[in-house]
Amino acid sequence: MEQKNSYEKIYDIVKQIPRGTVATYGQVAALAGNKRWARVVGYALHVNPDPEGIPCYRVVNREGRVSEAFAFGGENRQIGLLEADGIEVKDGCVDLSKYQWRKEIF
DNA sequence: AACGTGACTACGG
DNA sequence: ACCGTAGCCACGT
Repeated sequence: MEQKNSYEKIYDIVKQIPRGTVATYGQVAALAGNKRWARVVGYALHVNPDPEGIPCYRVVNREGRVSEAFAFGGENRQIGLLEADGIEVKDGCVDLSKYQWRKEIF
C-alpha cells in the first residue's frame, strides 16, 4: 500500500528539478496537478521524508525567496546548496527570471 | 466531525 | 506600489 499519489507526485516533481535550476511552489503544484496545492506542496516538503533525494532547497516561493523555517540544516544550508548548484543567491533571494525551471511552459 | 494552522498565491483597496 | 483579506488543500488536535 502506497501513501498516496498526491505527495508522491509532488516529490517526483521536485526530484526532477535539474541542477542549477529552481522551481516555485505554485509551479510544482501546477505540475503535480493543481495550482491550489501550493500550500500542500509546502507541507509535503515540510514532512520531507527523503531530504537527500528531494532537494527541497530548489523549491522557493513566488518571490524566489527561500523558506525561513527551513528544516534540514537551516536556511544558510539551503543557500549553500543553491550556490553549489551554480545558482546565485542574494540575501536568500534567487533570480527567478534566470533560474526558474521551465518557466516557459507556465 | 469541526476548528485552527501552515515551507502559498492572487486579488482588492 | 504596499498592505490586508480571501481562497484552496491537507494534517493535527
